[in-house]
Amino acid sequence: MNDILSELGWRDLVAQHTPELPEELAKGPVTLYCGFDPTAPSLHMGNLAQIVTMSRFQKLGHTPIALVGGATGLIGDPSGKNAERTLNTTDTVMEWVEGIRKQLEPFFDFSGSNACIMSNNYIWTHDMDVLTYLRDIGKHFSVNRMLDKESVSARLNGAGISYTEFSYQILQSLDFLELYRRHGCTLQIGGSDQWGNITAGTDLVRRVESAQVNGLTTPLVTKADGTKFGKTETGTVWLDPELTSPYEFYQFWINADDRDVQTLLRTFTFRTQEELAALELATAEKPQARDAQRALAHDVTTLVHGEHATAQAKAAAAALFGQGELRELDATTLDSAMREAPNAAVSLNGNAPTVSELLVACELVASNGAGRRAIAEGGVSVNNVKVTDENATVSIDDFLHGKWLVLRRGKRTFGGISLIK
RNA sequence: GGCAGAUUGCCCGAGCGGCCAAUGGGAGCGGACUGUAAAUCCGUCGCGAAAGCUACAGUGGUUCGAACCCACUAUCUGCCA
Repeated sequence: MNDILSELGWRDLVAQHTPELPEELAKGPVTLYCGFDPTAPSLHMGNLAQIVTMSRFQKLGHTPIALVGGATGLIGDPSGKNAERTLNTTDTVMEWVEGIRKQLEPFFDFSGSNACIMSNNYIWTHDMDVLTYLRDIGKHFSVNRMLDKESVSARLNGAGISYTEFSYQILQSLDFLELYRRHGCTLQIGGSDQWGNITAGTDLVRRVESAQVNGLTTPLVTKADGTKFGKTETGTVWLDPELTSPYEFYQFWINADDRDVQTLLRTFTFRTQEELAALELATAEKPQARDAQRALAHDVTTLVHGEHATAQAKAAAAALFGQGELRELDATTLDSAMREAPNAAVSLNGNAPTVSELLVACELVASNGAGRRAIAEGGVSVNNVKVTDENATVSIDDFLHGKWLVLRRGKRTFGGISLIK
């Protein structure tokens, strides 16, 4: 049962792999890598799937290399893009590299015989001269084969592709070669959109080093309703708590569709097959309890943000979604819950603001008129008490712990108003 | 390059001189129902408490009065070269 392929197999996490991979893994632990390009200030859900996959390898004794793409991030991967990317400045990319490196660290074990290795492909590319690149690396690539890659051919039939992005697969292949030489890395993993880039790398290592190295891709996570995984109405769900708060992050998982929850559990958690079967049964028997979603949200939020932040997110959710218990909530929990929500600060200098004005202040509605309308529709509550009067105002006594006013619009949209003394 | 037509609110799309803040559909939002779901039904959907204000590509004009008529500009689409 400590066989990584059977582990990934039952979790449905293998899209494709090189035919020689099972044989290689049968010989014992390997060193593998996955690249993370700094295309944004933070990692996101797509990256998390790969991080978790790498972590599964490490837990079973393999050595992971987390490669930050300082160089490839400057070039831009054409995979899955139907138009040329806008190049980010070097300064921006370097800043993101650092942030992403820090973000990756907590997921891996840096001790023991199979300690995780952090690397950056900027190291072996930034001072490579053009002639070396063309003679030593470029010579091994057939343009005919490069054109056949899905990521390139899709663009040739569409918006076109620059020489810069066309060269991306060469850089990624070079990474595999360098990691093979430096660390004996013999496996690259990635999302299924990376298959072309990965096989380009295994080809290069075979030509240059006469060595068989392997690739494995995981399926793209898709959702039953057809919308893109990892996005909410407000945008991408990031791993950085500054960009996506732990509360929002927790809510993202809690709101998973019943139809998707098993896939997500298999992909993003370390729960066993037996545990997942039990949760599947629970979903079927009493879907309203949403035990599977709770387990998912708990596990993934803990993995990414830690125990403490998870407890806070849960407490906040329980308080906000619970009925009428807000006054019993302690100040610390309330405080953190409210910081998660859109909030605004007001001062009560004698004038009592109306509820609709406060709704506008924390951007729960677009205009005062919309706020009054929302109240008239019976969709607004203050501290979990429904507001019935369009002209209702609040007073100092309404602020919980003398500090926060909890506004709710509809069933699950919250906002906070803090009091400036 | 020449001729013809189009441009309406988040999207599609009616309106073609006063009764137009502008029919209808979709999306969104709220309510009922529910599981912080799906489906369904109901309501709502420019700003303003209101008077009123701002809007129908832009600018200017005709008119007591324009989304609607005219001119020019911009963009898009057909047809001819």
